[in-house]
Amino acid sequence: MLKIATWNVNSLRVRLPQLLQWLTLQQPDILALQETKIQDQHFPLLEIQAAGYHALFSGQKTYNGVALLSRYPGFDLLTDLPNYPDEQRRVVAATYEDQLRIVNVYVPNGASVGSAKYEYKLTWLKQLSQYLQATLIRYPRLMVLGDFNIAPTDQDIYDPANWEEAVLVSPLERAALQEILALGLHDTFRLVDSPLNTFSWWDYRAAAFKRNHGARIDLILASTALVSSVTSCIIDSIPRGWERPSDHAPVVAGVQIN
DNA sequence: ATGGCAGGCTATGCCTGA
Repeated sequence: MLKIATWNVNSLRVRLPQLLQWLTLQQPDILALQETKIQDQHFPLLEIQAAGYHALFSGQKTYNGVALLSRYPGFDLLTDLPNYPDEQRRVVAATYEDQLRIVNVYVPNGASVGSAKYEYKLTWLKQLSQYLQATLIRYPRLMVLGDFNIAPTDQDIYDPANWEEAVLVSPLERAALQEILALGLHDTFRLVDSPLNTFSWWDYRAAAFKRNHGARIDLILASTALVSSVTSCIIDSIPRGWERPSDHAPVVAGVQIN
């Protein structure tokens, strides 16, 4: 059984103690991190290695930044979407044992519908879709996970009426996600028994976590070849209640690979 | 209707996040 996880840590520098604590508790085999906000030369590699993990990362100062932690080394590192030059560090992919390809994404937030950042989000998703289409041919065993900044359906946000047409739920970004799913990728949370009102992000403001005013925007997608191997997908909301938490909770999928 | 909290920067308010 492999435990494949994703967590937007909102600053790896600040969240390193919580990350090390969570690694001890959950012992994931592969963990995708987003919003590390740290340049590669400052990545806390020694602390991660001391915890028993390999690391691949693509960071930048202040914003964005992604990393893959793993029990076993990863190969064939990719840190850019092909034919899409972008200074923003939002993707890191690698191959692990049994030809399992892992793509970690930090999808742009989109600011507000119609803004330049929203257009960037849609363009980025289109580029991601093209890349994943090609990747699925080469790697039938594919998992795509990370902060998608999209709540797939109205079930995935606490108050759909209040969010109508806004970023995270707007029709165009949901359509872009559906296009990715239509390639043959499946939201693992919906492959298993999925309780209502389960979210992965809660605003820091207005006691949103306490009131469970959240959204499920952190996803773990599995390719069709892996669907029958997915045994669980849970959102571990406990670290969201720790001291000085990230605003996102980790998501963990169990995959039975023979 | 608005703003609220948190992180990072070279800042001591402003930008970004979602």
